Amino acid sequence: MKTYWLVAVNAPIPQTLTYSSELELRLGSHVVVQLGKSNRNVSAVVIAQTEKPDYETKDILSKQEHPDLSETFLSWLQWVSEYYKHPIGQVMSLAFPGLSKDTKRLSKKKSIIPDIEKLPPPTLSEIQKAVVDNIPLDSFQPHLLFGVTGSGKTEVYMQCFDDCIQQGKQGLFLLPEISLTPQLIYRFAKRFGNELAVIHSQLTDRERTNQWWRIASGEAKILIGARSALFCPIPNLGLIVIDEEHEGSYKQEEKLKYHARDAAIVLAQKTNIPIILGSATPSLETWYNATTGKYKLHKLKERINNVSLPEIYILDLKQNKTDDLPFWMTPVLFEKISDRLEKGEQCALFLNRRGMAPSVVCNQCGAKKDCPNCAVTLTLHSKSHLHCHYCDYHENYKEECSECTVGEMIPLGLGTEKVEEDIGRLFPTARLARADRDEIDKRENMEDLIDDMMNNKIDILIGTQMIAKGLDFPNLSLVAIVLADVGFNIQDFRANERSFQLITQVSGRAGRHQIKGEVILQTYNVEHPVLKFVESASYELFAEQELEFRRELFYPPYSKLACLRLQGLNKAAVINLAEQIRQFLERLVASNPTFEEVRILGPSEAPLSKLRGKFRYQILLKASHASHLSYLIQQLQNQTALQSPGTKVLIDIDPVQMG
DNA sequence: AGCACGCCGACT
DNA sequence: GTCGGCGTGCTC
Repeated sequence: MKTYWLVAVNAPIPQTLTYSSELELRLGSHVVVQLGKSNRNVSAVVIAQTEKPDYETKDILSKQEHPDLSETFLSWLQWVSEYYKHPIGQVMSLAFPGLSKDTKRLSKKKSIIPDIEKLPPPTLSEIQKAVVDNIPLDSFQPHLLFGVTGSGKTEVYMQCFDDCIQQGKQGLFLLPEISLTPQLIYRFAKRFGNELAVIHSQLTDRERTNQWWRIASGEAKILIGARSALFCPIPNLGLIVIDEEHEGSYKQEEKLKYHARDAAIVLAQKTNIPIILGSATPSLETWYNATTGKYKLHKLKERINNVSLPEIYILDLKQNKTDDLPFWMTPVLFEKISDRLEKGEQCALFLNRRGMAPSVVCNQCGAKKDCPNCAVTLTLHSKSHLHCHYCDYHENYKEECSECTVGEMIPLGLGTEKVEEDIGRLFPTARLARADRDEIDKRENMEDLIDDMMNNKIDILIGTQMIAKGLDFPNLSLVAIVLADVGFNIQDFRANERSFQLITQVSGRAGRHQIKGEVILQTYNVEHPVLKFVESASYELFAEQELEFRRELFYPPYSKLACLRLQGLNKAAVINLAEQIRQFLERLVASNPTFEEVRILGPSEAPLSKLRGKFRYQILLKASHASHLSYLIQQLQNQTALQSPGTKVLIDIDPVQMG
């Protein structure tokens, strides 16, 4: 008996296609079909049964070995596709591993999960216990666990997962890739043993496939992973935890531009289970929901073991100049570093910019060195070559100016390499290490560096983003934010929020144990609005003020955003298409009073107006409801006339990186 | 995304 | 003439 099915094929096709079959199929079955005129086999997911259509159909070739997706999960995948405007078959394909099931050959490589004895759970504090008791596992509810670093959030998560397993269910624990360290996995392995599965980007296809089966078969109970783990079908999901929920890396910036936190909340809702968001510096969207009662708010106010928060000193780089110190070092910082070296304690210098200097300028004619492919200046590295940080362009550095041939190209500004060089001169006996993408290219390098810090083989650590998060060194008592202004200058409505979060995170590295921690923050802009909140470590006051700005300017959480990004080699064609799209949207908005509140901003040059040779423009849409944006963009996508060869239109719903 | 189809320029 | 360049459009 032939049956007919709507099938989502793994190809960039917006609709489903109809295939026929004699096989026994169900909704959510993973199958293989032929697509197009040649013998091209692609995987696909069965979404619905249908009537025999009035055109010829092809037969489904075979059913794959994977268990059928549940109706709940299938419906969530469809939501993801519709909400983020991504082809349904490509979304569905993310739910399955790339390889076929292991042929029971035991791998010689060491296993992903450390093979260690389970330890009994630690005793929770009264406050922690109260939080666990206030997170019932029986129905949908988002919870915000708001607590400073070191306040014991992880113990709360683990207890909730434990309770979840006791009820015979499984759990999902998402973290930003960067926090998914071997130490963290080890901690979970001590609690959950081989009931743990792990999925992150460092795994090989084989390893990822094996972990997928352990969860999909129900053998493993807890899946811990980076954002992509959200697409792993968990048959008996009972709890989701999103740690560091404010992290921008939960948003995927290419292909399917989904936000793992937001999509996870929808999954929890459809599955009717609780979801816990954890952060010391919640995103303002989450904070707004927690303070208006949509999410339940749980506060963990104090650090455990009576460890106090570090003291923060804000220093003005304009006023604290000395001729014998580099421009970026105040005498106070010099004193504090000397003091730590004497005491045998460690320092970390944080600067969110790598290289020797972010640009070079001719001292005669003022010419700069720009990347030929991107709208950015080239960064000087090792005083020998100029690099573009956005494409792979590089050239040798010559002191002589290529424009006027008389001037000299002078390095301008500051990067981690320069900091390392200056520190080496000022403290010749100190043992230095630098942690940035030029120095640490592999995971092993980072692990070695962590070991060296732990074993006190490093006195001064200099680094970027890389050292801002998750690290915990008992002997680190001084953290310096060398130039807080990097980040203040970004023109983006979330710039303040990100600065506050980053400074708080970096500060949190200091004095996490017995030694009292101190933080030196240097800036040319001591009046900057976020600094007074940073100084008093008062997230709640910061959030209150920042939310007021957001309300006045109709930005999230008071509005929803979508960004249409246009790029192509022909600048005029890009501008032309952008203008046509704007006019189309304007007419559409004007045609219906429902869209009265919709704002169309631009087209304007993207913050990175040229990238890899492509000119970039963007249109920003603001609306009071996501559904309004969804409708407008759907109409735009249906307009086949609004296309231009060589110009791509990328749709970003709830954009995080406005570039 | 692939892959075929088709409509032009360069070449044996 | 015909080989092949890649712009255009479809996939049940």
